[in-house]
Amino acid sequence: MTGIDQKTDKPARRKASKEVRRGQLIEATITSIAARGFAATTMADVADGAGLSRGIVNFHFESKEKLLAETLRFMSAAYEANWREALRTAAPGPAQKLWALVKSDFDRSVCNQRTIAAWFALRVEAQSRPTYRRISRRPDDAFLGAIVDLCRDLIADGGYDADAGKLAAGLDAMLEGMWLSILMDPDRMSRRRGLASVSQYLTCVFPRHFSNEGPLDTN
Amino acid sequence: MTGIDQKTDKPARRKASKEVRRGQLIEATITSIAARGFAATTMADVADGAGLSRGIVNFHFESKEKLLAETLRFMSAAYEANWREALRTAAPGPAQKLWALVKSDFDRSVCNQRTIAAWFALRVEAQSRPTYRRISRRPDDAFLGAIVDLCRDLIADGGYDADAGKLAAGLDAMLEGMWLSILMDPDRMSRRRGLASVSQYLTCVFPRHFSNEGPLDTN
DNA sequence: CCGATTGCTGAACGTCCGTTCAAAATGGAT
DNA sequence: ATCCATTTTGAACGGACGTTCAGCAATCGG
Repeated sequence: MTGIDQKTDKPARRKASKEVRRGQLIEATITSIAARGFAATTMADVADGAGLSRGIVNFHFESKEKLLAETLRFMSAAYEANWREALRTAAPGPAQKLWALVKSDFDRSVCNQRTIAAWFALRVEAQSRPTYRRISRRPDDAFLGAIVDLCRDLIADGGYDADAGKLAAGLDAMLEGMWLSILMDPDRMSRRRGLASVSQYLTCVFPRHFSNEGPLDTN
Repeated sequence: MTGIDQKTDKPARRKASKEVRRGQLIEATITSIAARGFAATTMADVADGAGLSRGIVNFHFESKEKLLAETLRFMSAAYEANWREALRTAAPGPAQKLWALVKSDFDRSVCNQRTIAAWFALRVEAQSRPTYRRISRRPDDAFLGAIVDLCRDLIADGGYDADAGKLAAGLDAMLEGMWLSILMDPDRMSRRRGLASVSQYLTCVFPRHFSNEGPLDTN
Protein backbone atom coordinates (compact mmCIF):
# COMPACT_ATOMS: atom_id res chain seq x y z
CA MET A 1 0.00 0.00 0.00
CA THR A 2 2.90 2.35 0.68
CA GLY A 3 4.44 2.26 -2.80
CA ILE A 4 7.98 3.01 -1.67
CA ASP A 5 9.29 0.21 -3.80
CA GLN A 6 9.44 -1.04 -7.41
CA LYS A 7 12.04 0.08 -9.96
CA THR A 8 10.52 3.48 -10.83
CA ASP A 9 9.30 5.81 -8.14
CA LYS A 10 7.04 7.74 -10.48
CA PRO A 11 3.85 5.74 -10.05
CA ALA A 12 4.85 5.42 -6.43
CA ARG A 13 4.92 9.17 -6.07
CA ARG A 14 1.60 9.58 -7.81
CA LYS A 15 -0.06 6.95 -5.70
CA ALA A 16 1.54 8.32 -2.59
CA SER A 17 0.43 11.81 -3.45
CA LYS A 18 -3.09 10.63 -3.98
CA GLU A 19 -3.14 8.76 -0.68
CA VAL A 20 -1.53 11.68 1.08
CA ARG A 21 -4.22 14.01 -0.21
CA ARG A 22 -6.96 11.66 0.94
CA GLY A 23 -5.30 11.49 4.31
CA GLN A 24 -5.13 15.27 4.53
CA LEU A 25 -8.79 15.59 3.70
CA ILE A 26 -9.81 12.92 6.22
CA GLU A 27 -7.77 14.67 8.90
CA ALA A 28 -9.41 17.96 8.00
CA THR A 29 -12.80 16.27 8.22
CA ILE A 30 -12.07 14.95 11.70
CA THR A 31 -10.85 18.37 12.81
CA SER A 32 -13.93 20.11 11.46
CA ILE A 33 -16.36 17.63 12.99
CA ALA A 34 -14.60 17.92 16.33
CA ALA A 35 -14.69 21.72 16.22
CA ARG A 36 -17.99 22.47 14.52
CA GLY A 37 -19.96 19.29 14.97
CA PHE A 38 -21.20 16.86 12.33
CA ALA A 39 -24.19 18.87 11.16
CA ALA A 40 -22.26 22.10 10.70
CA THR A 41 -19.36 20.54 8.81
CA THR A 42 -19.41 21.51 5.14
CA MET A 43 -17.33 20.53 2.17
CA ALA A 44 -15.89 24.04 2.14
CA ASP A 45 -14.78 23.64 5.76
CA VAL A 46 -12.93 20.46 4.89
CA ALA A 47 -11.28 21.97 1.83
CA ASP A 48 -10.29 25.12 3.69
CA GLY A 49 -9.00 23.06 6.61
CA ALA A 50 -6.74 21.18 4.23
CA GLY A 51 -5.67 24.43 2.58
CA LEU A 52 -7.03 23.37 -0.79
CA SER A 53 -9.71 24.49 -3.18
CA ARG A 54 -13.42 23.92 -2.97
CA GLY A 55 -13.91 21.22 -5.55
CA ILE A 56 -11.08 19.06 -4.22
CA VAL A 57 -13.15 16.71 -2.11
CA ASN A 58 -15.38 15.64 -4.97
CA PHE A 59 -12.24 14.86 -6.93
CA HIS A 60 -10.59 12.57 -4.39
CA PHE A 61 -13.79 11.25 -2.89
CA GLU A 62 -16.87 11.05 -5.02
CA SER A 63 -19.27 12.82 -2.66
CA LYS A 64 -19.68 14.06 0.87
CA GLU A 65 -21.26 10.78 1.88
CA LYS A 66 -18.26 8.82 0.65
CA LEU A 67 -15.90 11.17 2.44
CA LEU A 68 -17.70 10.65 5.73
CA ALA A 69 -17.85 6.90 5.22
CA GLU A 70 -14.11 6.81 4.56
CA THR A 71 -13.45 8.97 7.60
CA LEU A 72 -15.43 6.60 9.78
CA ARG A 73 -13.63 3.65 8.26
CA PHE A 74 -10.28 5.32 8.89
CA MET A 75 -11.06 6.00 12.53
CA SER A 76 -12.40 2.49 13.13
CA ALA A 77 -9.27 1.00 11.59
CA ALA A 78 -6.99 3.22 13.67
CA TYR A 79 -8.82 2.25 16.83
CA GLU A 80 -8.70 -1.44 16.05
CA ALA A 81 -5.03 -1.32 15.09
CA ASN A 82 -4.24 0.34 18.41
CA TRP A 83 -5.78 -2.28 20.67
CA ARG A 84 -4.62 -5.18 18.52
CA GLU A 85 -1.05 -3.95 18.72
CA ALA A 86 -1.38 -3.52 22.48
CA LEU A 87 -2.67 -7.07 22.75
CA ARG A 88 0.09 -8.42 20.55
CA THR A 89 2.91 -6.81 22.52
CA ALA A 90 1.41 -7.53 25.94
CA ALA A 91 3.10 -9.87 28.38
CA PRO A 92 1.55 -13.35 28.47
CA GLY A 93 -1.30 -14.13 30.84
CA PRO A 94 -4.91 -12.99 30.74
CA ALA A 95 -4.46 -10.30 33.40
CA GLN A 96 -1.54 -8.70 31.59
CA LYS A 97 -3.41 -8.85 28.32
CA LEU A 98 -6.64 -7.41 29.68
CA TRP A 99 -4.69 -4.65 31.33
CA ALA A 100 -2.91 -3.89 28.06
CA LEU A 101 -6.27 -3.77 26.30
CA VAL A 102 -7.77 -1.42 28.87
CA LYS A 103 -4.70 0.79 28.93
CA SER A 104 -4.67 1.04 25.15
CA ASP A 105 -8.17 2.51 25.31
CA PHE A 106 -6.70 5.46 27.19
CA ASP A 107 -3.74 5.98 24.87
CA ARG A 108 -3.29 9.56 23.84
CA SER A 109 -3.36 8.55 20.17
CA VAL A 110 -7.00 7.39 20.33
CA CYS A 111 -8.25 8.99 23.53
CA ASN A 112 -8.18 12.74 23.06
CA GLN A 113 -10.81 15.42 22.69
CA ARG A 114 -10.52 15.77 18.93
CA THR A 115 -10.66 12.07 18.16
CA ILE A 116 -13.40 11.28 20.64
CA ALA A 117 -15.57 14.17 19.50
CA ALA A 118 -15.39 13.13 15.86
CA TRP A 119 -15.73 9.46 16.79
CA PHE A 120 -19.03 9.87 18.61
CA ALA A 121 -20.39 12.42 16.17
CA LEU A 122 -19.79 10.04 13.27
CA ARG A 123 -21.03 6.94 15.04
CA VAL A 124 -24.17 8.48 16.45
CA GLU A 125 -25.07 10.09 13.16
CA ALA A 126 -24.16 6.91 11.30
CA GLN A 127 -26.78 5.26 13.47
CA SER A 128 -29.56 6.35 11.12
CA ARG A 129 -27.75 5.14 7.99
CA PRO A 130 -27.48 1.36 7.68
CA THR A 131 -24.52 1.59 5.31
CA TYR A 132 -22.43 3.41 7.89
CA ARG A 133 -23.47 1.12 10.72
CA ARG A 134 -21.69 -1.83 9.18
CA ILE A 135 -18.40 0.04 9.04
CA SER A 136 -17.97 0.16 12.80
CA ARG A 137 -19.99 -2.94 13.66
CA ARG A 138 -17.45 -5.61 12.90
CA PRO A 139 -14.49 -3.96 14.69
CA ASP A 140 -16.74 -3.45 17.72
CA ASP A 141 -17.66 -7.11 17.77
CA ALA A 142 -13.99 -8.08 17.59
CA PHE A 143 -13.12 -5.86 20.53
CA LEU A 144 -15.93 -7.23 22.65
CA GLY A 145 -14.97 -10.76 21.65
CA ALA A 146 -11.43 -10.21 22.86
CA ILE A 147 -12.66 -8.97 26.22
CA VAL A 148 -15.00 -11.94 26.61
CA ASP A 149 -12.16 -14.37 25.99
CA LEU A 150 -9.90 -12.70 28.53
CA CYS A 151 -12.65 -12.55 31.14
CA ARG A 152 -13.33 -16.23 30.63
CA ASP A 153 -9.64 -17.03 31.13
CA LEU A 154 -9.47 -14.90 34.26
CA ILE A 155 -12.55 -16.52 35.77
CA ALA A 156 -11.22 -20.00 35.06
CA ASP A 157 -7.79 -19.13 36.42
CA GLY A 158 -8.98 -17.33 39.54
CA GLY A 159 -12.00 -19.44 40.31
CA TYR A 160 -14.24 -16.38 40.44
CA ASP A 161 -17.99 -16.73 40.65
CA ALA A 162 -19.08 -14.53 37.78
CA ASP A 163 -20.32 -14.62 34.21
CA ALA A 164 -17.75 -13.75 31.56
CA GLY A 165 -20.32 -12.36 29.14
CA LYS A 166 -21.83 -10.04 31.71
CA LEU A 167 -18.46 -8.80 32.90
CA ALA A 168 -17.21 -8.25 29.37
CA ALA A 169 -20.33 -6.34 28.34
CA GLY A 170 -20.03 -4.20 31.46
CA LEU A 171 -16.37 -3.45 30.92
CA ASP A 172 -16.97 -2.65 27.27
CA ALA A 173 -19.74 -0.27 28.25
CA MET A 174 -17.60 1.33 30.95
CA LEU A 175 -14.77 1.99 28.53
CA GLU A 176 -17.07 3.62 26.00
CA GLY A 177 -18.78 5.55 28.79
CA MET A 178 -15.41 6.83 29.97
CA TRP A 179 -14.74 8.26 26.54
CA LEU A 180 -18.07 10.01 26.72
CA SER A 181 -17.24 11.43 30.14
CA ILE A 182 -13.88 12.66 28.90
CA LEU A 183 -15.62 14.27 25.95
CA MET A 184 -18.53 15.80 27.80
CA ASP A 185 -16.83 16.85 31.00
CA PRO A 186 -13.05 17.01 30.59
CA ASP A 187 -12.72 19.00 33.81
CA ARG A 188 -14.05 16.08 35.81
CA MET A 189 -12.83 13.09 33.81
CA SER A 190 -9.42 12.55 32.24
CA ARG A 191 -7.44 9.71 30.74
CA ARG A 192 -5.64 9.21 34.05
CA ARG A 193 -8.80 9.27 36.16
CA GLY A 194 -10.65 7.04 33.73
CA LEU A 195 -7.96 4.42 33.84
CA ALA A 196 -7.88 4.64 37.64
CA SER A 197 -11.63 4.06 37.81
CA VAL A 198 -11.52 1.04 35.56
CA SER A 199 -8.54 -0.27 37.51
CA GLN A 200 -10.58 0.04 40.71
CA TYR A 201 -13.28 -2.13 39.18
CA LEU A 202 -10.83 -4.73 37.93
CA THR A 203 -9.37 -4.89 41.45
CA CYS A 204 -12.80 -5.53 42.93
CA VAL A 205 -13.86 -8.07 40.31
CA PHE A 206 -10.58 -9.94 39.87
CA PRO A 207 -8.85 -9.41 43.23
CA ARG A 208 -6.42 -12.26 42.66
CA HIS A 209 -5.20 -10.75 39.39
CA PHE A 210 -5.33 -6.98 39.83
CA SER A 211 -4.39 -4.30 42.31
CA ASN A 212 -5.04 -0.59 41.96
CA GLU A 213 -1.65 -0.21 40.32
CA GLY A 214 -2.30 -2.77 37.63
CA PRO A 215 -2.05 -6.52 37.03
CA LEU A 216 -0.41 -8.76 39.62
CA ASP A 217 2.41 -11.15 38.74
CA THR A 218 0.42 -14.27 39.38
CA ASN A 219 1.58 -16.43 36.55
CA MET B 1 -45.97 29.50 35.22
CA THR B 2 -48.83 27.08 34.83
CA GLY B 3 -51.64 29.62 34.73
CA ILE B 4 -54.24 27.29 36.18
CA ASP B 5 -55.28 29.97 38.61
CA GLN B 6 -56.72 33.48 38.70
CA LYS B 7 -60.41 34.22 38.51
CA THR B 8 -60.91 33.52 34.81
CA ASP B 9 -59.74 30.29 33.16
CA LYS B 10 -59.34 31.92 29.78
CA PRO B 11 -55.63 32.56 29.95
CA ALA B 12 -55.34 29.08 31.47
CA ARG B 13 -56.90 27.43 28.43
CA ARG B 14 -54.89 29.48 26.00
CA LYS B 15 -51.69 28.74 27.82
CA ALA B 16 -52.55 25.07 28.01
CA SER B 17 -53.18 24.89 24.31
CA LYS B 18 -49.89 26.58 23.72
CA GLU B 19 -48.07 24.11 25.92
CA VAL B 20 -49.77 21.20 24.22
CA ARG B 21 -48.58 22.42 20.83
CA ARG B 22 -45.05 22.85 22.08
CA GLY B 23 -45.18 19.35 23.46
CA GLN B 24 -46.38 17.96 20.16
CA LEU B 25 -43.60 19.69 18.30
CA ILE B 26 -40.94 18.52 20.76
CA GLU B 27 -42.22 14.95 20.44
CA ALA B 28 -42.11 15.24 16.66
CA THR B 29 -38.57 16.56 16.92
CA ILE B 30 -37.46 13.59 19.01
CA THR B 31 -39.12 11.19 16.58
CA SER B 32 -37.47 12.79 13.59
CA ILE B 33 -34.01 12.89 15.15
CA ALA B 34 -34.35 9.24 16.15
CA ALA B 35 -35.44 8.22 12.66
CA ARG B 36 -33.45 10.50 10.39
CA GLY B 37 -30.60 11.66 12.61
CA PHE B 38 -29.80 15.13 13.84
CA ALA B 39 -28.25 16.49 10.67
CA ALA B 40 -31.07 15.36 8.41
CA THR B 41 -33.87 16.67 10.61
CA THR B 42 -35.54 19.71 9.06
CA MET B 43 -38.20 22.09 10.25
CA ALA B 44 -40.54 20.64 7.63
CA ASP B 45 -39.99 17.16 9.04
CA VAL B 46 -40.99 18.34 12.48
CA ALA B 47 -44.06 20.20 11.23
CA ASP B 48 -45.16 17.26 9.09
CA GLY B 49 -44.56 14.87 11.96
CA ALA B 50 -46.86 16.93 14.12
CA GLY B 51 -49.41 17.15 11.30
CA LEU B 52 -49.17 20.93 11.14
CA SER B 53 -48.09 23.52 8.65
CA ARG B 54 -44.58 24.62 7.80
CA GLY B 55 -44.37 27.92 9.57
CA ILE B 56 -45.68 26.57 12.86
CA VAL B 57 -42.38 25.92 14.56
CA ASN B 58 -41.15 29.50 14.19
CA PHE B 59 -44.37 30.63 15.81
CA HIS B 60 -44.17 28.47 18.94
CA PHE B 61 -40.40 28.44 19.14
CA GLU B 62 -38.48 31.33 17.73
CA SER B 63 -36.04 29.39 15.63
CA LYS B 64 -34.70 25.92 14.97
CA GLU B 65 -31.94 26.45 17.50
CA LYS B 66 -34.44 27.29 20.21
CA LEU B 67 -36.55 24.25 19.32
CA LEU B 68 -33.55 21.96 19.66
CA ALA B 69 -32.49 23.59 22.91
CA GLU B 70 -35.99 23.12 24.33
CA THR B 71 -36.04 19.51 23.16
CA LEU B 72 -32.75 18.83 24.92
CA ARG B 73 -34.02 20.58 28.03
CA PHE B 74 -37.20 18.50 27.92
CA MET B 75 -35.31 15.23 27.65
CA SER B 76 -32.87 16.16 30.40
CA ALA B 77 -35.74 17.07 32.71
CA ALA B 78 -37.59 13.84 31.94
CA TYR B 79 -34.48 11.80 32.65
CA GLU B 80 -33.77 13.60 35.91
CA ALA B 81 -37.38 13.34 37.06
CA ASN B 82 -37.28 9.59 36.46
CA TRP B 83 -34.27 8.80 38.63
CA ARG B 84 -35.24 11.29 41.30
CA GLU B 85 -38.66 9.67 41.62
CA ALA B 86 -37.04 6.24 41.77
CA LEU B 87 -34.73 7.43 44.53
CA ARG B 88 -37.58 9.03 46.43
CA THR B 89 -39.77 5.91 46.44
CA ALA B 90 -36.91 3.48 47.11
CA ALA B 91 -36.73 1.49 50.32
CA PRO B 92 -34.29 2.91 52.86
CA GLY B 93 -30.66 1.84 52.88
CA PRO B 94 -27.89 2.66 50.41
CA ALA B 95 -28.07 -0.70 48.63
CA GLN B 96 -31.79 -0.40 48.02
CA LYS B 97 -31.39 3.16 46.84
CA LEU B 98 -28.48 2.46 44.51
CA TRP B 99 -30.38 -0.46 43.07
CA ALA B 100 -33.43 1.73 42.51
CA LEU B 101 -31.22 4.29 40.78
CA VAL B 102 -29.63 1.71 38.51
CA LYS B 103 -32.94 0.07 37.73
CA SER B 104 -34.51 3.41 36.84
CA ASP B 105 -31.84 3.87 34.18
CA PHE B 106 -33.28 0.82 32.42
CA ASP B 107 -36.91 1.87 32.70
CA ARG B 108 -38.78 1.61 29.45
CA SER B 109 -39.84 5.24 29.68
CA VAL B 110 -36.27 6.54 29.34
CA CYS B 111 -34.41 3.52 27.98
CA ASN B 112 -35.78 2.81 24.52
CA GLN B 113 -34.43 3.11 21.00
CA ARG B 114 -36.25 6.31 20.16
CA THR B 115 -35.31 8.18 23.30
CA ILE B 116 -31.72 6.97 23.38
CA ALA B 117 -31.14 7.78 19.73
CA ALA B 118 -32.39 11.34 20.10
CA TRP B 119 -30.64 11.71 23.44
CA PHE B 120 -27.17 10.93 22.12
CA ALA B 121 -27.71 12.76 18.86
CA LEU B 122 -28.63 15.93 20.72
CA ARG B 123 -25.94 15.64 23.36
CA VAL B 124 -23.12 14.83 21.01
CA GLU B 125 -24.09 17.59 18.61
CA ALA B 126 -24.64 19.97 21.51
CA GLN B 127 -21.03 19.29 22.39
CA SER B 128 -19.85 21.92 19.91
CA ARG B 129 -22.27 24.58 21.16
CA PRO B 130 -21.48 25.91 24.64
CA THR B 131 -25.05 27.10 25.17
CA TYR B 132 -26.42 23.60 24.77
CA ARG B 133 -23.74 22.04 26.93
CA ARG B 134 -24.98 23.80 30.02
CA ILE B 135 -28.47 22.38 29.59
CA SER B 136 -27.42 18.81 30.30
CA ARG B 137 -24.40 19.59 32.45
CA ARG B 138 -26.13 20.31 35.74
CA PRO B 139 -28.50 17.30 35.71
CA ASP B 140 -25.52 15.08 34.91
CA ASP B 141 -23.61 16.43 37.87
CA ALA B 142 -26.57 15.80 40.15
CA PHE B 143 -26.86 12.19 39.00
CA LEU B 144 -23.17 11.52 39.51
CA GLY B 145 -23.33 13.21 42.90
CA ALA B 146 -26.14 10.91 43.99
CA ILE B 147 -24.12 7.85 42.97
CA VAL B 148 -21.04 9.11 44.81
CA ASP B 149 -23.02 9.56 48.03
CA LEU B 150 -24.51 6.08 47.82
CA CYS B 151 -21.15 4.49 47.09
CA ARG B 152 -19.64 6.28 50.06
CA ASP B 153 -22.41 4.96 52.31
CA LEU B 154 -21.99 1.43 51.00
CA ILE B 155 -18.22 1.49 51.51
CA ALA B 156 -18.62 2.77 55.05
CA ASP B 157 -21.32 0.23 55.85
CA GLY B 158 -19.62 -2.78 54.31
CA GLY B 159 -16.04 -1.92 55.15
CA TYR B 160 -14.97 -2.29 51.53
CA ASP B 161 -11.52 -1.26 50.44
CA ALA B 162 -12.35 1.00 47.52
CA ASP B 163 -12.62 4.62 46.51
CA ALA B 164 -16.16 6.00 46.25
CA GLY B 165 -15.29 8.56 43.58
CA LYS B 166 -13.67 5.97 41.34
CA LEU B 167 -16.51 3.50 41.75
CA ALA B 168 -19.14 6.15 41.10
CA ALA B 169 -17.41 7.44 37.99
CA GLY B 170 -17.08 3.89 36.72
CA LEU B 171 -20.73 3.04 37.38
CA ASP B 172 -21.86 6.27 35.76
CA ALA B 173 -19.77 5.50 32.70
CA MET B 174 -21.07 1.94 32.57
CA LEU B 175 -24.68 3.07 32.64
CA GLU B 176 -24.14 5.54 29.84
CA GLY B 177 -22.16 2.97 27.91
CA MET B 178 -25.01 0.49 28.27
CA TRP B 179 -27.36 2.97 26.63
CA LEU B 180 -24.91 3.26 23.79
CA SER B 181 -24.73 -0.51 23.43
CA ILE B 182 -28.51 -0.77 23.40
CA LEU B 183 -28.63 1.94 20.76
CA MET B 184 -25.83 0.67 18.56
CA ASP B 185 -26.38 -3.07 18.82
CA PRO B 186 -29.88 -3.87 20.09
CA ASP B 187 -29.52 -7.48 18.99
CA ARG B 188 -26.71 -8.00 21.45
CA MET B 189 -27.67 -5.64 24.29
CA SER B 190 -31.06 -5.09 25.83
CA ARG B 191 -32.52 -3.46 28.91
CA ARG B 192 -32.63 -6.84 30.65
CA ARG B 193 -29.08 -7.83 29.73
CA GLY B 194 -27.76 -4.40 30.59
CA LEU B 195 -29.26 -4.50 34.04
CA ALA B 196 -27.93 -8.04 34.54
CA SER B 197 -24.42 -6.88 33.62
CA VAL B 198 -24.49 -3.96 36.01
CA SER B 199 -25.92 -6.23 38.68
CA GLN B 200 -23.00 -8.60 38.17
CA TYR B 201 -20.58 -5.75 38.81
CA LEU B 202 -22.43 -4.59 41.91
CA THR B 203 -22.28 -8.15 43.22
CA CYS B 204 -18.52 -8.27 42.72
CA VAL B 205 -17.85 -4.80 44.12
CA PHE B 206 -20.32 -4.81 47.05
CA PRO B 207 -20.69 -8.55 47.81
CA ARG B 208 -22.14 -7.87 51.25
CA HIS B 209 -24.93 -5.75 49.78
CA PHE B 210 -25.79 -7.27 46.41
CA SER B 211 -26.46 -10.58 44.77
CA ASN B 212 -27.14 -11.20 41.10
CA GLU B 213 -30.84 -10.84 41.80
CA GLY B 214 -30.55 -7.42 43.40
CA PRO B 215 -29.87 -5.83 46.77
CA LEU B 216 -29.61 -7.98 49.89
CA ASP B 217 -31.67 -7.28 52.98
CA THR B 218 -28.72 -6.36 55.16
CA ASN B 219 -30.18 -3.50 57.09
C1' DC C 1 12.38 20.81 -24.66
C1' DC C 2 7.75 19.34 -25.82
C1' DG C 3 3.10 16.98 -25.90
C1' DA C 4 0.17 14.39 -22.77
C1' DT C 5 -1.60 12.74 -18.69
C1' DT C 6 -2.91 13.66 -14.14
C1' DG C 7 -3.95 16.77 -10.41
C1' DC C 8 -6.21 20.84 -9.10
C1' DT C 9 -8.99 25.18 -9.32
C1' DG C 10 -12.96 28.14 -8.60
C1' DA C 11 -16.90 30.02 -10.67
C1' DA C 12 -21.58 28.67 -11.91
C1' DC C 13 -25.76 26.02 -11.20
C1' DG C 14 -29.61 23.86 -9.08
C1' DT C 15 -31.56 22.42 -4.90
C1' DC C 16 -32.90 22.55 -0.30
C1' DC C 17 -33.76 24.72 4.02
C1' DG C 18 -34.91 28.27 7.70
C1' DT C 19 -37.30 32.33 8.11
C1' DT C 20 -40.74 35.79 7.27
C1' DC C 21 -45.29 37.61 6.77
C1' DA C 22 -49.74 38.85 4.88
C1' DA C 23 -53.92 36.64 4.97
C1' DA C 24 -57.17 33.20 6.66
C1' DA C 25 -59.17 30.56 10.33
C1' DT C 26 -60.43 29.89 15.07
C1' DG C 27 -62.81 30.76 19.21
C1' DG C 28 -64.05 33.22 23.22
C1' DA C 29 -66.18 37.82 24.84
C1' DT C 30 -69.51 41.30 24.38
C1' DA D 1 -74.26 37.99 15.60
C1' DT D 2 -70.10 40.79 15.71
C1' DC D 3 -65.58 41.87 17.03
C1' DC D 4 -61.01 41.26 18.46
C1' DA D 5 -57.03 38.58 19.91
C1' DT D 6 -54.78 34.54 19.05
C1' DT D 7 -53.34 30.78 16.34
C1' DT D 8 -52.38 28.75 11.92
C1' DT D 9 -51.39 28.62 7.12
C1' DG D 10 -48.62 28.42 2.94
C1' DA D 11 -46.32 30.91 -0.42
C1' DA D 12 -42.27 33.61 -1.18
C1' DC D 13 -37.54 35.01 -0.23
C1' DG D 14 -32.73 34.88 0.60
C1' DG D 15 -28.89 32.36 1.65
C1' DA D 16 -26.07 28.30 1.98
C1' DC D 17 -24.52 23.99 0.43
C1' DG D 18 -23.09 19.97 -2.67
C1' DT D 19 -21.98 19.08 -7.18
C1' DT D 20 -20.30 19.84 -11.77
C1' DC D 21 -17.04 21.04 -15.27
C1' DA D 22 -14.28 23.73 -18.40
C1' DG D 23 -9.90 25.36 -17.99
C1' DC D 24 -5.27 25.96 -15.74
C1' DA D 25 -0.94 23.99 -13.58
C1' DA D 26 2.29 20.57 -12.76
C1' DT D 27 4.63 16.48 -13.61
C1' DC D 28 6.51 12.89 -16.49
C1' DG D 29 7.67 10.14 -20.72
C1' DG D 30 9.90 10.82 -24.89
